[in-house]
Amino acid sequence: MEITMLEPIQKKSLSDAVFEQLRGRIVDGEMPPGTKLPSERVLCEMLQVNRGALREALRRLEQARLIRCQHGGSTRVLDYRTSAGLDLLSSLLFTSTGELNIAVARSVVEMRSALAPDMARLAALRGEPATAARLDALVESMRSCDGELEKLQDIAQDFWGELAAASDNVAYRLAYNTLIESYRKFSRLLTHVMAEEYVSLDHYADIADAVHRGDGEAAMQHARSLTHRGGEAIKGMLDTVRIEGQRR
Amino acid sequence: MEITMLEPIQKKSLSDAVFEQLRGRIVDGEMPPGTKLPSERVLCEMLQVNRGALREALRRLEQARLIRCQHGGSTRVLDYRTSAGLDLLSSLLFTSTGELNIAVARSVVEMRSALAPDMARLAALRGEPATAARLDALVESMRSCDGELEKLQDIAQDFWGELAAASDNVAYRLAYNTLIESYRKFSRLLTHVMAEEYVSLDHYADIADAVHRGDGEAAMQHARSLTHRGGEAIKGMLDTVRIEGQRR
DNA sequence: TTCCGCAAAGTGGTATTACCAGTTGACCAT
DNA sequence: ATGGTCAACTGGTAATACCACTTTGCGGAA
Repeated sequence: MEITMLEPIQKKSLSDAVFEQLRGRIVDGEMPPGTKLPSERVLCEMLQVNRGALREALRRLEQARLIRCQHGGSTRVLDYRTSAGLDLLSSLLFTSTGELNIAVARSVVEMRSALAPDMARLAALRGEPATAARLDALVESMRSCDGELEKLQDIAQDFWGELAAASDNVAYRLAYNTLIESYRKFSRLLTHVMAEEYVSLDHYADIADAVHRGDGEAAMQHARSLTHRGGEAIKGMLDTVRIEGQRR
Repeated sequence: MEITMLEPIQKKSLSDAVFEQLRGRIVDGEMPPGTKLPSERVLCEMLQVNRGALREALRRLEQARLIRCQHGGSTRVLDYRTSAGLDLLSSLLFTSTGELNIAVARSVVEMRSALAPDMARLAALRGEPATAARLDALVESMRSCDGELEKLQDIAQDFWGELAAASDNVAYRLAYNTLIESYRKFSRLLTHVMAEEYVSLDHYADIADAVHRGDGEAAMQHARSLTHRGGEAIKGMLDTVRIEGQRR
């Protein structure tokens, strides 16, 4: 029997639950921008939690720029589209009913396609020899996967992570963290669709080779063709899902 | 006398102060990844604040993935390079001594150059006529600035914001919010350097025109040449600043 | 009537205290 | 070596009081 798939159970605190519920109401548009939240005392009563837990959640909502609190005044809902940061992305992926938000998933894929080529370019220009060696090792382990698409997916993500780290660009590294957090949530749905991208192992090898040579333009071009191919396949798939969803 | 430059004073709460101090210690490497924080009771004593304020700050640090708290266990510092999201970017811009972090600023500029062309492309493909009209209006007001570089800067930012909104890509919109928040903090230092980009108003007009025509490739190309030009100028400037800084 | 100023009510911010719940590690029995 | 127990941590929840600030609206002065 296989027991390696066991996952640690996730226990959420009260402030987590409050945060998630309020965040959901806001991003779902149930509480449009400008809405005045009830006072903290009233919210405590409604949510049946103590004020400390509620305030911890409010501070987090404020940091995510979903609300704005004013001492003595009222707490208002902001327009997350114009104020929130990229970190909010992963919480937009699924609707309140638990369905994948296709438009958001497409956004993630598009942004990956926009960033990856430049990450590869900078990695080639600034990466150290050890970087190229690690990329080679990853390509090698991809080659030894043969057929196990999920394994390939995981290694491919590590490959891009290595490029992000080697790009010596902290914005790319942080954006990669945010994107991959979202990407992981729906990438399994696309395992077969991505086959086209993952199977073209030579392209990964080409990128690694370009990093070896310090050839930024070549690394960028190979990364572009790689993400372009996979990106189009994914978007086609997402459109299919969307159409099927509408038929219900 | 000029009084338009007055800015509202920012009043920070206790939890804000605690959050900023701990965040600074972490990103400065003063508390490296894996460091075990003192217990909440001890931290309260050290910081001279009540536990509620401290815990509000800890929740925010946890959300930013700078620390991880465990009920009953200890609170540990994470490696923000591999766990934090893009929202952390703006707090990395300045060192604890208040100096601009050149590498971070360069990262911001590079990411803008990577995203802007695709934002323009998608805006052309998906934008509505009203979008192109607003872009035209912005170009018009840029033309009427003649010479006032700071005004040009502000309008240029609005121009990119309009493209981000029109791209119909929520990841781009959120990333734009995050990037612009960082960018504003040091863009004034580059007002003159950016002159080259801002003065080439025709390029902005070209983008607007491409959006009118729905020509994604043209919009992307014009955006690329625009950000490339400004980006190189900025990076040259930043290198200069860095060298001067080393001479001190 | 109109306007100003001030007090009351309501809001978020801070503080204290107590207790609940989960983790750790030492010790002991098996 | 293994597993259980217990004491001493840790973070999580709770209730309460008060402070600081904003808003409201009443009442008096112009």
